[in-house]
Amino acid sequence: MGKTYRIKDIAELSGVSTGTVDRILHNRGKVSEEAQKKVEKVLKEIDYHPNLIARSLALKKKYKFVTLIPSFGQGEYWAKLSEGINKAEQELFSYNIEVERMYFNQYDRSSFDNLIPKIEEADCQGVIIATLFKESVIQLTQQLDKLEIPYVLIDAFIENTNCIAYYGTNSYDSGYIAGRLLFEQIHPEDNIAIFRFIRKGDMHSTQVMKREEGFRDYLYGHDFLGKIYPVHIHADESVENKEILDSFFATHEEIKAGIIFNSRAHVLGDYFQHQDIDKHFKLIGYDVIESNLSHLNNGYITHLIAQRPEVQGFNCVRALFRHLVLKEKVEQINYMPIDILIKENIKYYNNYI
Amino acid sequence: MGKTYRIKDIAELSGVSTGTVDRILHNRGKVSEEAQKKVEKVLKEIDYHPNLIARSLALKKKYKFVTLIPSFGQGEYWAKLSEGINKAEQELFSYNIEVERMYFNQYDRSSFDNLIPKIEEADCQGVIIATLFKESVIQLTQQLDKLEIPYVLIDAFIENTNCIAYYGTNSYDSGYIAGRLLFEQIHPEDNIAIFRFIRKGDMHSTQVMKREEGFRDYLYGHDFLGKIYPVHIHADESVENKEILDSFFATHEEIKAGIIFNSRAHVLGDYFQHQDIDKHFKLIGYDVIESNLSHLNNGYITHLIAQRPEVQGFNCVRALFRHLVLKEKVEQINYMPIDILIKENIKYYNNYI
DNA sequence: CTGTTAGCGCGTTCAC
DNA sequence: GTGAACGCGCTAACAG
Repeated sequence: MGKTYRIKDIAELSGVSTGTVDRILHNRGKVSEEAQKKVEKVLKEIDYHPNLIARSLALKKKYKFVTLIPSFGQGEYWAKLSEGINKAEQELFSYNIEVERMYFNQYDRSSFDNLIPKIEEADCQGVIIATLFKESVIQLTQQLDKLEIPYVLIDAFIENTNCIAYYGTNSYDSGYIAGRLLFEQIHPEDNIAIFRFIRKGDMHSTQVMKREEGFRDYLYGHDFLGKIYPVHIHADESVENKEILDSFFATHEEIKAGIIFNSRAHVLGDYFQHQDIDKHFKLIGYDVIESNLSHLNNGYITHLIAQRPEVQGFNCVRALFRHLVLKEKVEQINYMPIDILIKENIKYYNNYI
Repeated sequence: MGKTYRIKDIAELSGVSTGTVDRILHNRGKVSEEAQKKVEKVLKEIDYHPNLIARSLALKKKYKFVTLIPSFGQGEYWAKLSEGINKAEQELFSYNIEVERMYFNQYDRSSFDNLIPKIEEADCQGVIIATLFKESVIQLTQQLDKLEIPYVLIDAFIENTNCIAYYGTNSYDSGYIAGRLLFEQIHPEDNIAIFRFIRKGDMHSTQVMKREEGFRDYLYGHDFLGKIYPVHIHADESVENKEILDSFFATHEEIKAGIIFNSRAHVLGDYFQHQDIDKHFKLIGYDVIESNLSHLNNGYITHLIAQRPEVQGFNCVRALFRHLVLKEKVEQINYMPIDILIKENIKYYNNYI
């Protein structure tokens, strides 16, 4: 019944040696037709599953994966994702898998481009790429295709690549959901503010743009009668921001709902808290990062939309592992769940892997 | 640097044999104080991580885990959980881990009790127990304690057991969250129906009771001014249910919000769909099971609250694995995230493990 | 108390 | 084209 067959058993059953069985299993040729047939017959009968533990011990092969993600500060989005990578690395330690981390500046494309040649030098078996800079990523993937190094994409999906797997959320839909969550909290004729963070040299990330698109589509598809006011905020200069926000709210006292399509909702939360503005402002943000958390708890943020970054990081490494070591087929496109977090369920959002 | 030490290296470094090192690593005694000290010194210096692959290969130990969960039909809650167990079993196959499944009738305590003696016979190394029948579970766990067989609890936490791990949600809080989700959709003075499913011989599950408690606490803590009407429905007899619901809605036309604290919200969905009742009734239910899904999509259910059953099943098996094979310390109490599902995010809720 | 050694299942020489 | 033999790192039995 539950008998597991060893390669030795197969050899005995088919009257050849273990070496021959091995050659057939991995079709490295140099086998007589006769032996081939005998072994194949046995294989079909017994449903052979190799012992992966033994295999990996025997192979003694080192795997090196390289990750290309933005550098991060403590508690930030990419830090969460990195934790998932750490966890996977730890778990796969005994399989001789090592992860080399390369970081780029998420606001500076050239910092990404500079890393590209380093990947070739790294002599690795797999790469994990955060797809912030689409054109650069395409260039890199073409290079990897040539080198026959498998890669996994994370963040936004890019078509026409041969990535073995992609992990991320559907940005449009996550914006659409944000639309519903905000619209439920206001009256149809209320106005809404979209706070956009601008950095010098920053093209708007496609993810943020797609989210906004989904958000607007929800509203205009559901008898929203108000107006949407974009407010442009500098990502770095907090002093200037205060002025911008002060003047915006001075002229738009009626606005009591807003949204931010990246993880910086806490900037608004900080502002409201400082201004001692009452908590009737409805603010929706993205990503469960430390600085957003307290504002969700104290009420300055009503909803956070999240995408299990640790799970994503974990799965990226696992995808390479499964592809290379276990030789399993990995699902290519993996949209992560879009999680809705409120004050009441946030404390359980540990994203247990 | 990245050098990994073998047990043989430790032996050389400390001037003893591998046997001695092994005895110290697993403290099976019979080691001189001198050797002990020398080896311990080296161990501290090198931060030794055993190669688990090699260990498990050498041990060649068979592990048998027994699961005690309710029997289920396709697409039901326990089916999802079972999928997670399958997945874990598959993944741990090479570690010689085998899972034996025992099923009981979730509405018949004696069917659970009958299984208890079978567990001893099974000669297993670990047990996973769905805690539907508290008293019976306590009895079982005491027996397992005597036999020194580790066990994992799932569903509801039971205090005063020595379980190595528990996976489940905080029922009270998940009811509390349901309270918020429903209350946001109605006016403070609106009335609410709680549909309770009754089975012959069925004591209300503690989970369902706790959820209702949390639900009520939310409402009464947030200036809810309406009334709550419990409606008792038979779990099996659909004909009779129609009458009950007909008469209830005939006398309570004003009620346009309701909740069901187990996974049977689809029963109400079916009823509404049949009656061609307009979709302004706000209904909240639990668990992403197939029959609830369509009603979430067609609007008869507005929210589902879910708890990642596949992840739970997966983690239960992994907990035993980590405890027994990896000898890792496993977190004892693991509250799962409380997920909020709406029409717009349900399609991504695949609970990727 | 200690060191040596034979496996665990698989991959890979290296003679035949 | 084939098979015997060794080694991956670790465990445990056994001889000293």
